[in-house]
Amino acid sequence: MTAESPPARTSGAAVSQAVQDYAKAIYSLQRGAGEPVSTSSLAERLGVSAASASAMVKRLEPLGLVSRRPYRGVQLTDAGERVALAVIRHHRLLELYLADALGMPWDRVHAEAEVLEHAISPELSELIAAKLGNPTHDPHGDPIPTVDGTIEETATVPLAELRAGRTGIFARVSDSDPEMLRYLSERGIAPGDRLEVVERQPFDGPLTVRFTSGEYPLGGGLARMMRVAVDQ
Amino acid sequence: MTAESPPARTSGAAVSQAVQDYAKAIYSLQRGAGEPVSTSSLAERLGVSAASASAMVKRLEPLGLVSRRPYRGVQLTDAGERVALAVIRHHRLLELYLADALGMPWDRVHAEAEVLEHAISPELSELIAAKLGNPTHDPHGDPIPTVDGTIEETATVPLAELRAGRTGIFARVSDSDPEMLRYLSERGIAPGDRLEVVERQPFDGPLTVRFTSGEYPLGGGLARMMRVAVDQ
DNA sequence: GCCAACGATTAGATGCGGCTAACTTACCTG
DNA sequence: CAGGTAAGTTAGCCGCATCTAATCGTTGGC
Repeated sequence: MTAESPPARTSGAAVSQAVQDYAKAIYSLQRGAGEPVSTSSLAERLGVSAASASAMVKRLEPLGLVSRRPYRGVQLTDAGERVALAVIRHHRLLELYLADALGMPWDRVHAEAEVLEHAISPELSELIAAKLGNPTHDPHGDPIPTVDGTIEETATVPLAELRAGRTGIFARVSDSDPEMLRYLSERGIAPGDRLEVVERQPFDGPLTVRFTSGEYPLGGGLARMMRVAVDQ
Repeated sequence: MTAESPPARTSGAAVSQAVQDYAKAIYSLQRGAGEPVSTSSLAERLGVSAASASAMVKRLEPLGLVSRRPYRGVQLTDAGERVALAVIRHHRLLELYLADALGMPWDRVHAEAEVLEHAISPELSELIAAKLGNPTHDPHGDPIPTVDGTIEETATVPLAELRAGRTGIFARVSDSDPEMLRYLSERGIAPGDRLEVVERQPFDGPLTVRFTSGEYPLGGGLARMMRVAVDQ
């Protein structure tokens, strides 16, 4: 029954929930390639106006979380990346915990984790990690950053880009579309499954893909969201 | 990775975290007696200035959560009480869950629950309740409101008010003082224990109390925070 | 090589929840 | 019952994170 929880602090600077969300969004937009992130893509990702994103990014700079070149885009600093990875670690541990320990449906854990990731203390986060046996991947196949902020990103390509005959491991899928998650889980398809592209129709047509659980035709939208660690 | 979580809504009105905190604070200050709550006590409880509390209470009124008589105090409406009880339910379920399922030390669960109570969805709250077997009391002995907003308050008196020779059940203890919680748990004293006041020194002096785990001298501060369901 | 179009930024406003300082009200004391 | 004191309220401010509207930079097409 104490007062409002004050914003967490990193190196003396306030790190509000909004700041964490921006760090996370910038991180995932620049993932892999260290490409600067545009204001408009950031705004779209967060569901805010471009003006808001521009203003917020300007506030992030003196906090030492981003480097910014006006009209050219924004990139996370090391400190910014640490903030993003901490939030992502919380998010993915929570997803795993909610699904495994509490039996929450796979397609709802994302929304719940989205809120809780900003609320749990580092201590609770590590209690959860320990309870889960310090996992390295969440239920969507996404790697979980370590406490000290390192993350093992395996090279993956969208399933949609694979030609017929290619094989690999279904590595991960976006966690943000409940519809898609339900569709996949109903068919017994999960990250870690081995797959082979059996056939590929031209003009962004459906792919026929063989999984352990069977052979399915997958539309272009779905195939772009599913990422594969290709053999060799 | 969606935008900020918007404030939850009840009957069309926004119920922000601050609003929830005020509802909870008013509820516990007027607990038992339906006495109106003064601005200053509310401000002190929440750690804000009296001006802030006054302004906030004025905002609560058009939301239909409180009835207010200027200069005379504030009381929760039925709707306000429902908000408070929902938050309290979340809080106490979380305390129990954090301690039982995750092994978080008893003296830290309060602070964690204080933050999480505003973040968990009703759905997660009920998953947790089910996992715990729909408990009726939290680890501090506080009753847990039901989903539909009823709460069983048993009549208790502060241990400090008992004369020598009185017996009863140690019913509950404030959950907000980690120091005290640690002290009690180190001595194996927990809500539910039977106790007898062996001796009472005058002038707010220490009480000697016999518990199942042994006999202890308890100072006035502690004895005022511990509440007892007295026999008969 | 100019300029239109589009993306980015600035300007100015809003709502929330907090603050201090100044002023009212209620009530108690003499 | 007058007046002082303590509690409560109002006034005016701030910072955060958002918005719309207007302006500015960059760049590609002609």
